[in-house]
Amino acid sequence: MVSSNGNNTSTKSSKRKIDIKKIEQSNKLQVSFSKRKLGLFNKVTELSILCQAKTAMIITSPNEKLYACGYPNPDSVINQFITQENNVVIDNEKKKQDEEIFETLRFQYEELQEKLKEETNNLLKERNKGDACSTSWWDRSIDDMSVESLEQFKNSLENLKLNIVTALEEKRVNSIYSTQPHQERIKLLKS
Amino acid sequence: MVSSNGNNTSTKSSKRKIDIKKIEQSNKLQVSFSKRKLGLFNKVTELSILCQAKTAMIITSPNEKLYACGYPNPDSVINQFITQENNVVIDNEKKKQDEEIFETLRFQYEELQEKLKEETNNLLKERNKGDACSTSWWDRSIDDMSVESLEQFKNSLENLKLNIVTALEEKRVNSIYSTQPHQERIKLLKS
DNA sequence: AACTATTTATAAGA
DNA sequence: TTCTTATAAATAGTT
Repeated sequence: MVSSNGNNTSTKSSKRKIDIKKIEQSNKLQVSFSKRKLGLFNKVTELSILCQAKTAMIITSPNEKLYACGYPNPDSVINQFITQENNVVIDNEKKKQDEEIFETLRFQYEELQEKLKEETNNLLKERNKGDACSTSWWDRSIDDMSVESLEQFKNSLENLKLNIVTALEEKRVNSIYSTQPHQERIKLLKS
Repeated sequence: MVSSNGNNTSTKSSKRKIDIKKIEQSNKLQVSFSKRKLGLFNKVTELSILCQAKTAMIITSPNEKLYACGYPNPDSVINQFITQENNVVIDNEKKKQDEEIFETLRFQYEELQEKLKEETNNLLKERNKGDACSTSWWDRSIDDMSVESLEQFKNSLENLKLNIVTALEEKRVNSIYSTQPHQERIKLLKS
């Protein structure tokens, strides 16, 4: 279902299999998002009809737009969820995904932090020497970034970190029946 | 993509294609439900990671159990949904919703409130008389609730009402409904 | 719970 | 964006 591409060892990857990790190209992401959102909405509707199950699904797009879908409508189940939240089973059949989520988030966080460090250094050098700028993956967005907005960015990063920690701690709480491989990783994150 | 089984014309139907309509056999239904629920949770998680999309999915089982799944957790997106419902694109069947949703939720709220009243009265009676307690749908959770925490609960309920009313009134005015994704399927299902 | 024949979803390309 | 197509993934029925 979700599996590694095998790119790590093979010289050429299979043509149409992707790794489940953040898609970086914006247009590709947009297309994937639309296709998969539609696929999901269809699947949810099928489940609802086949099993007479009330359902609700909410998705935020990359542009922060909210999409919702539900049977017979999103609100009824959501309302049920809100008023009976203590009876909800947070699904813990999917440990593999949990692991992947965690790894992805941590990787992204560390990657971002690394780049923040580099870019901050670059920016400071440039200021001191008045030199030509170096190039990097985010030059486009940094061109008119002040040190102040860098600071802002750093704060966002901190928030991201907080979110990760929070999410994982909640997961730890919700996965009552699973063993806790997250434990030591959370420590890692907190450091 | 989704097409009729073709049973109507061919002498033998394809072996593993099903019509999307209520499954009547209980055991079959249970199996399908579990498989598809897991499949959906996996797909939702994939979408979340690939597109950095926050998601929430809630499903009621045939046994009225609630299952939820979300990234980074179900609650964050649900909150967003409730507070920004006017921006939501409902990607589903459309017409009946507006007034009907509102009425449903309002009814549910009033029902809850009614039960709250009854239970408060019961509790007070019991305190005064030292009588045996009556039974109700929430006895389990009320057993060790003081009148004070009941009061708190009532306030929560008031907030819930406010949220529901506000959200739905906004929705009634502003909702956008997209047409047409699963046209073919939905026709089938409705028959 | 595992298998497998099929159907369905979808990534890439046009 | 929409369509086509090759391929991967999900799953209905079976063991």
